[in-house]
Parts: sequence; structure tokens; C-alpha cells
Amino acid sequence: MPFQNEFFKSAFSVDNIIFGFDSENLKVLLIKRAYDPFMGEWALPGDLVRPDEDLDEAAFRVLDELTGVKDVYLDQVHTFGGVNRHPKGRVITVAYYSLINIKNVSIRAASFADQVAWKEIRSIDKLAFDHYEIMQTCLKRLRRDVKFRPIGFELLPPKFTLTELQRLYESVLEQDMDKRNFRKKILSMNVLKHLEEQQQNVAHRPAMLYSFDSEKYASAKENGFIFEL
Amino acid sequence: MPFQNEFFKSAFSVDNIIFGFDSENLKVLLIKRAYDPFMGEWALPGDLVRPDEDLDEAAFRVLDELTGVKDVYLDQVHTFGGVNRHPKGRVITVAYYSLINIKNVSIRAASFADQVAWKEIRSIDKLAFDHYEIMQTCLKRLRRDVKFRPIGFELLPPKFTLTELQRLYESVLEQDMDKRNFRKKILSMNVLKHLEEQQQNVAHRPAMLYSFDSEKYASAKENGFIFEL
DNA sequence: GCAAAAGTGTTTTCATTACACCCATGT
DNA sequence: ACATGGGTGTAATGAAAACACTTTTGC
Repeated sequence: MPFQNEFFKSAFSVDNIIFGFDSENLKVLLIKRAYDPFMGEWALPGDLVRPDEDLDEAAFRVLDELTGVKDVYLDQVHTFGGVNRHPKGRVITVAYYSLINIKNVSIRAASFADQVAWKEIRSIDKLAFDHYEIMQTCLKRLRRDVKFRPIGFELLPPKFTLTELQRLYESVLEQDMDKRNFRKKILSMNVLKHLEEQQQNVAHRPAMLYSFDSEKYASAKENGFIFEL
Repeated sequence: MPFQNEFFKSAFSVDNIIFGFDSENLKVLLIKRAYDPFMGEWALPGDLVRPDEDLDEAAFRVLDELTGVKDVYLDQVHTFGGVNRHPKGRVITVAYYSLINIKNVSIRAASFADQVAWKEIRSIDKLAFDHYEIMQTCLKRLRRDVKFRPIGFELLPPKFTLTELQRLYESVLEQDMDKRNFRKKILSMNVLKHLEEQQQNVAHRPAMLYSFDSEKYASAKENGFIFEL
């Protein structure tokens, strides 16, 4: 299998679908493109992978440049390689999705973007390149993953109420859930730490705060426990 | 995001994990490499993606060249892009897995391989490049998918007995199942066609033959039915 | 005192598991 | 007649779903 030059006329990129949650709706971070092609249109943040960079590294770099956050949940989803997906040449792109707490982040325009903004998922109906398809694929993946892994917590602040957690799941899965059953189930999993702390300044009975207990989760998983919502 | 030349010094390939089942064990199709690097070692079949070829096309092509079969189940799994995964340059590879009926296939050596052979999964402990890791990732994926989609049938001949189907699931999932419960469940899904035909020449009561009924499955799926084993 | 969300158990329904014997065929 | 795998039902258990009222706070 000798290497021929024609095979080296291609490039690869990563594109990030960065999900966030604002206590109401599931959102995704988009950029307005500053260059052709698709100048002025909304697109997923992404970049070409550098020659000395692993794929995951590239995805983390894009995320960091845009949001300043590191150490977040990030997972590869799918690689899109249609011959004509990029008008300027053969570029295959590896799609990643990440989950971040929207409040920890002050987004900043990067070199490749005029504007950066959180957009409600449901309001998006087109994006540059094949990015709309990529977003839908990642959304589908998120919906599947969130039921089988405790990743929802990544979208919330460290301390949260059970109702916030429920709203998050309802928003991601686009289905309502029963309050009592939700609590029963999530608490029975024994992955939450019940804090001795309440909400402040709310015009109703204040809710107790919880945090995700990664130690409990790790040891439960050791014993064959499977998170499933 | 201008295109710079240094980004075009890389190549991408596809690698196929081709699963088969011989009524006993889960197997995977491997090649013995005819060229350096890793000449003489067992590896996954794969090839560089051609400039005018979609990723999926490339995966189908590799499969076809090796086995002569088309129209089989094939799914993208993950993209491996470590900087040094290929000793001769930057090559990222997109891994696919496919499921084929081992008896329909007469494997043939391809240009890039001396030998081609079905190897029992459990007997494999190393492969060229990062192919062992790739195989493990695909195996994990197969084990997950097979529980949620009716893909197991792809590994069997068109007509099969319920026991064969059960052995397949046991072999893929590496766990024994109860005969009565397995039958009850798979039959209650209503995706099998009960044929008026039996096994021949077996030294025991002949089993009834079944086939997968893709029409029943399609219409059940329309109505929100979810296959789950 | 009223609005707003928090918190809390029981019953019903359904799916999963565990389990043992007779049947049809080839040799 | 014996060895081999084929084929069948029921009872017990546990998980999921449905469902309504009291509590605490801010205004």
C-alpha cells in the first residue's frame, strides 16, 4: 500500500457541538463565519487539525479558544467525509460534542468568527456546510447518551436542585417527566450528594441543593451498577 | 480559515472490522500484511480513501474487494487519529464494522494482503498498528448495538433456527441465556417469520426454521416499537 | 393570604426471571 | 432403546407508571 501523492491533497478538521443549558432550554454555541465560504452565516465552531495534534486535542483546543474552559465532557460522535461537503477542497471533519455549564463561560469571538452566540436548538433551521446535519447527529447522540451515562450533570452548576436536573432531562429528551418518579429514580441511584444547603431568595419554598458525587458513582460502577434513566 | 499547505500533508483511510459467525463463535476477518510497515503481521483490512470517494463508499469498496459481497450491514464506529499511529506519516483512519453471513463468502486475497482469514475474536491478542484497539472499540459497539437493533440476523443465513439465533446472541454478548425466556422475548417482538420448514438430517427432533421479516419490522418501527433484547 | 414551586407514598401494571419435563429424529 | 437437541407454561419478583395533597417561602 504505497503512499501516493494524490492521497495527500486532503485535510481534516474537527467541528464542535457545544451544548449548554440555561435552566430553561438546551442551547448550542454557534459562530458567525468571518470568511468565505459561507461568510456571514452561522456555523459550528471548528478548525483544521494541526499536523502535530491528535484529534481530541484539536477538539479541546477549539473549545478552549472559544470559551476558555478546559476539563469538560467531550466525546467524538461521527466523521463526515462527503466528497463535496466543503466547497474549497476535500475536507473530512470529525464531529465532537461537549457539555458545559453555560454560566461558567464568557464566550469570546475567535479569529475565525465575527460573533459567537448561544442559540436555542429548536430555533436553528440551517447552518453553513453540512453543519445542520452534523448538529442533528450529535443531538441524537446526546439524547441517547444522557439516558445511560450520568453526563447531564455537566450541563448544570456544581450545586443544583432536583427540579433543575429534571428540567434538564426534560429539555434534552423533549418529554415531560413525573416529579415523584423522577426523584425516586435518580435518588435511588445513589450518585447525588444531598447538601445541607438551600436555595436563597426564591418566592416559594426553597429547594434543597444537591451535587453529583463522582466518588459514589465511581464505586457504584465498580460493582457493576449501570446508570440508566 | 485559509487553507495552508501543511494541512494537506496527511491522508485518511478506512479500516473494516468484518464480523462473521459460524454457528459457534464470533469471528473477524483479518489480513496478513504484504507490505511494510508491519509486513507479515495480522491486521484489519483497510485502504486509503480515494480523492473522489465518500468515506462509506471506501468502506464498502474494501469489503467488496475482500469478500465480493455488497449490500451488507456496515456502520461507522470511530475515527482514530493519533499523531504517531502510522509510522510512515499522518494517517487518520475511520473504523467501520460490518456484519456478514460467513457462509456466503469466499474470501480472497486482495492486492494488499498475502492471506485473508477468519479468526476467532477470543484468540486475537495483537494486531498491526493500533488495530487491536480499533477492534476492541468495534466489538464494544457491536455488543451495544446488537441489543437495540435487529442486526444480529445479518450474521445468520436467511433461514435459521431459534437456537442458532440464541447461540449468536450468547456468543456476541458472552453470556448464556435461558431458552424459554429468549424465545418468548424474540417471538413477542413479532419480527420473525415462522417458516413452514424444518431442519433436515439432524440426529434429534428437527427445529423449525425462521427468517427475519423486515416488513413486519419496518411497520412495527413506524408505530414506535423499539427493538430491545 | 396568595402565588409558586418543593416535597412526599401507595397502588396498579407490566416486564423479567427462574425453573423441568416431554417430543421428534438419527443411529 | 438411547442420545441429542427442540419445544413448551407458570409462578414469583421487581421495576415503572399513575396519581394529589401539604409545606415553605416572598410579596
